[in-house]
Amino acid sequence: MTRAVTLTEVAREAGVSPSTVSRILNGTARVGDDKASQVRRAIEKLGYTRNAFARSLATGSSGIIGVLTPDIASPFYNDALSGIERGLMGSGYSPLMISGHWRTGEEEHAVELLLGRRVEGLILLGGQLPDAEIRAVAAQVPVGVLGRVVNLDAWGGVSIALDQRQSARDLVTYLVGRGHRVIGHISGPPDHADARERLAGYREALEDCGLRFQPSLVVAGDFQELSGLIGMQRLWQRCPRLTAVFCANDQMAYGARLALHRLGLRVPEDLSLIGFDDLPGSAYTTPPLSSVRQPMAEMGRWLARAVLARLRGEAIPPFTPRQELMLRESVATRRVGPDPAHPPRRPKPLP
Amino acid sequence: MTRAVTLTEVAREAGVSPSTVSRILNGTARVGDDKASQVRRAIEKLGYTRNAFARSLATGSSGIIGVLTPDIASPFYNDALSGIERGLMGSGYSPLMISGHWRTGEEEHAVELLLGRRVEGLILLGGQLPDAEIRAVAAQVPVGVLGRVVNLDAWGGVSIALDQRQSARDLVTYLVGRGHRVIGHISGPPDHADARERLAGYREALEDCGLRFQPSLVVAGDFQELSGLIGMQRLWQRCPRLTAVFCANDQMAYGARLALHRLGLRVPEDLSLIGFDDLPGSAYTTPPLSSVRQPMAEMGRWLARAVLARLRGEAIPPFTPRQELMLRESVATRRVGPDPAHPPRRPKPLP
DNA sequence: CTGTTAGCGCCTTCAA
DNA sequence: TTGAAGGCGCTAACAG
Repeated sequence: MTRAVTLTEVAREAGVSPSTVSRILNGTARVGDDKASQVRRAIEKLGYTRNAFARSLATGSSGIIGVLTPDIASPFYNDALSGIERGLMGSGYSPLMISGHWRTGEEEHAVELLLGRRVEGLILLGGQLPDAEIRAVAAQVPVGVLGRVVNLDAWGGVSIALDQRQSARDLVTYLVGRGHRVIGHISGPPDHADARERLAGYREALEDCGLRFQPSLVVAGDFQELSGLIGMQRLWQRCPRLTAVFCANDQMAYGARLALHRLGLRVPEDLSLIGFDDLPGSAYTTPPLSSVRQPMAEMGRWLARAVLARLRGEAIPPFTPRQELMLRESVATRRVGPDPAHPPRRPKPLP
Repeated sequence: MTRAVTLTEVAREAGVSPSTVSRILNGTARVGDDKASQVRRAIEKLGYTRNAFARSLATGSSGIIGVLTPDIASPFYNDALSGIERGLMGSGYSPLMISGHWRTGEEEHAVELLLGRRVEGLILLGGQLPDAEIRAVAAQVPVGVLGRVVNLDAWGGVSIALDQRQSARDLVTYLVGRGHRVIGHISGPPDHADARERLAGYREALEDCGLRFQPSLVVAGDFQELSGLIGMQRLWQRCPRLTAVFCANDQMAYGARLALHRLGLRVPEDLSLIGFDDLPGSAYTTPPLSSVRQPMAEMGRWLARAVLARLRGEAIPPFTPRQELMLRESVATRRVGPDPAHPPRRPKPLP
């Protein structure tokens, strides 16, 4: 409401020059104890807080790392956000987060805004921005990308992503190893890169194991719970011989699980279910859901550190994110008799 | 990497004065079409973005609303964050979010930082800051508080909170109405105001209905899933006559639900379960969880609007948040025979 | 150790 | 319609 107190006012109150106050605030130089305490008293009395803008303008550095997230309320990306927060903690930099709401236009706008605020680094979580635009930004500030492979080497950027396809293969191979032969898939939206990778992994795993890929066993969802529920209903209707379903993410697996509950089918006795992402809640569904964990928090934390390292010209710390199969209780073992027509090929052992 | 382009450089490139460029950027005055297009071309060519700091410094306004959240990754507060985001959208203000991690010290530090960034308004989600400190801040910028009652009238602040106690009463009264007589409670941490309110509501509802409050039927959790699981085990061990349990939040209800699954008890046939908060996932648990919905997103949105209104000296829009009992499938009706010793008093009808 | 001086990039009078 | 000049609050040489 009232105009904020300025450094100059503090200086006047303390009877010293502005530079002295500045020096005390920044510890830039030794200052006499008497003046120092006078200044401190003045600051206290006036309730002074440094104006970060003026400071940034003068020093030429904002102390801000921009973070573009698709959705501030997405359970999936949130872990990455806390990781970033932790990675930045104590560095003197603070994150400025904006959501792009999965829309390219909004994302571009957000990047513009971030650049206008002179962020010194930029972290992108997933997102729809074309690689070319990301590279253009990387030419201006250090960029870190999570969940997407973008070649930024020539621009000094980093990108970190897990092999979605491989994880999907591992998951499906695991199902086959447990004796499942008719495995459905509820996929994500076909225009989503991760969704396509996970579908491809599903398909490859089946073929590796000598099973036929059947398009009718795949229904597309949108990564939300409801679509999992509907997808499961459709799948069951189409093919009651189904013994397992691989959902492209945990949220859809939750929906599928409810559909089964409604159908009076037990998990895993009647049908095995498996998800992807390992959301925090997945350890507490009934039964606890098997899934593959993407270490989002660790990745976010590392990415923040990597961007900081770039900023300070240090070497980027090494890091190999590991996906982890979280095998819980949503998958049952099926005894599978020998089938002369399709002798089950031995699935590859899990790594 | 390279120093950013400045307005002056654009002016030189376009062969006009800086003020002209500024005017075009802001639409502050009519400018000749020829110059305008020249400037536009120069901006394009140089890849110019306005320096928000310099701008803020000159205009004296930052265009930022600070948001202090206990946890950037909390499913509960996240909805409020998206609401705030939506409320601010198109206003020219953007949110700057910081987490306090439930620690008073961090919260104070965050507020300091926010004030240093000259936020023009401040939104507090819950939090531990003492009322006095909030009022001190409110003296400087418009403040909005969500999920906590703080008297800010004299300072021009707003606070919005739901009556946790009443909702808890409604919930428990509902259980009694469905025939439950032995109702347990897994409470939140005793030092958390909401947790205390919900516990008080539980107690009052029991007493209103002529049931005795039994401390042994209450176990304290910490609002996390695991504590719900452990709490449920303990409760069942202590008192197998239990027919319903009221969990102080949904996350603990998830844990409790898993504990019951492990114990081989069915929900709701063997034991009814009810939560609080209505997280997005609660509609998809098995069975779907009855809970009370706090319209966090709407509240966040309104709060953002209210702070904006204050900022512009407009009237604050009216809003009455309504909690809503989300009655789903986790509660069963018990037939209850007449009990001569304790004739069941008729519970108050729900509003 | 401390004060003086000159910007940082932009906006906003005031003249022209 | 346009340009010149001054200042927003702070920092960083440069002299003492």
